[in-house]
Amino acid sequence: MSEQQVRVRFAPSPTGYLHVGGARTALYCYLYAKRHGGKFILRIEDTDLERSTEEAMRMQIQDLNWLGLHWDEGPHPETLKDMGDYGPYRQSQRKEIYQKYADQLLEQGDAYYCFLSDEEIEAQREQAKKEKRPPQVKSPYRDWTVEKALEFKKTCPTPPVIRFKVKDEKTDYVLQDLVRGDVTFPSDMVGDFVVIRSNGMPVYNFCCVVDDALMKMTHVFRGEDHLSNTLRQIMVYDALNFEKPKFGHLSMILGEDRQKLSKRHGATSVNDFNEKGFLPEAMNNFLALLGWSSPKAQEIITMDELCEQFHHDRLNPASAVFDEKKLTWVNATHLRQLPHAELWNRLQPFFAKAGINLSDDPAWQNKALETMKTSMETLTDAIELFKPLSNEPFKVSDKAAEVLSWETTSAVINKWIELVSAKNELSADDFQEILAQIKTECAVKGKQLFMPIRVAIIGEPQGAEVKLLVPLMAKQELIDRANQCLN
RNA sequence: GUUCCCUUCGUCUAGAGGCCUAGGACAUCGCCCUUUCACGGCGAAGACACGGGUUCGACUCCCGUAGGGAACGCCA
Repeated sequence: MSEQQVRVRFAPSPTGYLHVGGARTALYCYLYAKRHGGKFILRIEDTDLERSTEEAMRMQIQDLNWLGLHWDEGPHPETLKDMGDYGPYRQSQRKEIYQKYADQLLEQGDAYYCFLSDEEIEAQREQAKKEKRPPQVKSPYRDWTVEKALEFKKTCPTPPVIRFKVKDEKTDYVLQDLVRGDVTFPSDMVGDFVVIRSNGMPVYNFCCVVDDALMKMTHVFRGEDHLSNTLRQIMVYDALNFEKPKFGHLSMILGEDRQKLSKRHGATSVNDFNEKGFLPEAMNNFLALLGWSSPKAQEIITMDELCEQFHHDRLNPASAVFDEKKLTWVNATHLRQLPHAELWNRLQPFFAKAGINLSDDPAWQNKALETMKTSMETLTDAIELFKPLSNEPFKVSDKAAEVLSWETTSAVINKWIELVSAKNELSADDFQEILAQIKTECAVKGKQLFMPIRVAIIGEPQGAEVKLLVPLMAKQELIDRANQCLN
């Protein structure tokens, strides 16, 4: 109807790292905004004072940045200062705003002060459970006037909460979900729920509505676990006479055992994958395909293509299992497509961490990557691959012992040393020539020929193609290594 | 317990009543390339949860059943 600008937000609560489920939600929000020329907003839902930390917020911001999901409004990624016209963007800084709307609710008779203690509520729950009723709170303070409650508050030792008063008459609420179609909730599905805690902080279902309305969100994409919360939120929207955004509830991401993905499934945070040598473009690619499919049936897809093609009508309502094998393949494919100079840059932190020093000649780097990248799936794979080329002391691996014990091995290696010494420089062709010579002069072939040579070069019986590796190495280094194998 | 959601190869998915002998991708297996391993190429195997309708015709629509999941907090 209206030509209003699309505004989509990602609203994590800073209670830990950004996990892959959150990352996917953020990605979809981002893509939706980009696709429609809208704004992507980051809002921090830190109303849970106990669990929210500044550190976790920084971690999540960092992860979002790593993924390249840049927001138009929200805390500045460096300074954390608010950017945008609808701040503050941290809920902990919006207390007065929530209080104002809670007061409005109170005034309208849509909410009331409730003095029920934890024990009383617990008792009610027990009772409800016994009677097999939904465990909903029935507050005796429900019909008190605000004045009466305020008067009582003075004498009451524990501060009250503010509860939303769910209408008595039962009606059906229909949510037109972007992912699931029409979803009908009976209003008696929920009891009177808390909107403001006794410590004055608002509760998710309340501040989420106030913020989404005030921040002019047009679309809300979030996890399926929020689906049933939406009923409460709709009630708040209606009571406050706010315009509702369109909702889309995304499926869950599961582990291989089809349980909700959690820490016991291994790596689940975006940062874990960063550290394991996955590329952000691969992460986005894989995550996008978990619950969404490209209309062009692309499996390998760039961020730009994603922005172009993303549409909510291809979002899958069924939950999806996170398959790290496929992620690895996606990663390997992206990695091999990277320009070598860029790949080299991405590798630097991993080399540094592993203490590997390599030539800074770009031509050498390019040649080396050409050779190595077909055996790399993740950035960390480069560590083992490049070790033989670093200026670390040469070591013969245990796996190579068998090769060295072969009868013909020492003759082969001696011949190798002899022939290499006769050359100035070794090209791939020279290497092939030498190999052929050894083959005839030592009368060996196949494994007996190839593996000793490989061990003499990299100290391992298996690895990258040696004919490409050799040109990357200095002649004297080759000789030294071969000699070491003979001792 | 109540309410809501979900259900196509092992996994991610395509599929909007006849284009389906159910397509693709990952993984698996085989062959080719390769004097190793990868990369690459080719190929094989592998699924509509079940039962009823509706229809000339159902993977597609409806209703049940089963299984899975979520929510029912002063967590988000």
